Amino acid sequence: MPKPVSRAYSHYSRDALLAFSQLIKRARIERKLTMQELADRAGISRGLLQRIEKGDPACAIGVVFEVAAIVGVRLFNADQATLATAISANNATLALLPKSVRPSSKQVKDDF
Amino acid sequence: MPKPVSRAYSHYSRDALLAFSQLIKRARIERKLTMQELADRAGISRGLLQRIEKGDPACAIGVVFEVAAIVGVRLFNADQATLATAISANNATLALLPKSVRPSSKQVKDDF
DNA sequence: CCTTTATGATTCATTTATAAACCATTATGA
DNA sequence: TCATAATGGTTTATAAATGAATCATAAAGG
Repeated sequence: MPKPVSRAYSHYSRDALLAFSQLIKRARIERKLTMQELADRAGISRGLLQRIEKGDPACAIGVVFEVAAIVGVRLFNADQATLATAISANNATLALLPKSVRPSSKQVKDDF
Repeated sequence: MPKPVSRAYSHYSRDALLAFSQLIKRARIERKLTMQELADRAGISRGLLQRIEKGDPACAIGVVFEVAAIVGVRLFNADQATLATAISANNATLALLPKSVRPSSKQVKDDF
């Protein structure tokens, strides 16, 4: 079946993505890196980097995270060790949580 | 021309993505949401949500951020107002920075 | 236990992202 | 001011992501 032509994004996720892209662009400029240079280091095309720095939601998340890492923009304000610790902790927590969820009565919990 | 068959990701960006995906899965389970239910709310397929919760780098960043927002996972630990402020501040900063960068002498500044 | 269903994994068709090559514009810095 | 180069925006071909359907497994919860 056909995929939806365009997606709907919440205000929050769009802002989050925009803020993230701005941080990347800012970090690149402050490090005096050309878009071409950064693209080369990330192994992507210059055109893709342009879309990333504009906050295009369709970019692959792995590439965006990679570019961010190259220019020093951190997620969760966490360094390598902190991330590793968080991953382990999350694995432990996930092991305790139920493996599958049975919806009791279609309860909604939207609070954002 | 041909795209690279597979991409190289740094350890940091992979860990960041993995940690992020774990937070999403955890939040979904704690809210007692079925993968199908969450996928429906996000307007995506269940298969794509599976990849997102496994930390697949090829997923579109907009969709991942959207899913995260739905289950309450925040980027940068920032709420809506904080994000908006950050965006404005970044715009102001970017306006002061040079519009284009001239690489003085191929200086490298990798420190991660 | 046993039934029900959520999850995991695979395959296929189709849409879409991406790379590359352009051109135009703009800004840098000499 | 001027020349050079970086950025922005196109277009096109190709590779890849996504949705849908299906099957198998496992786990929830009665």
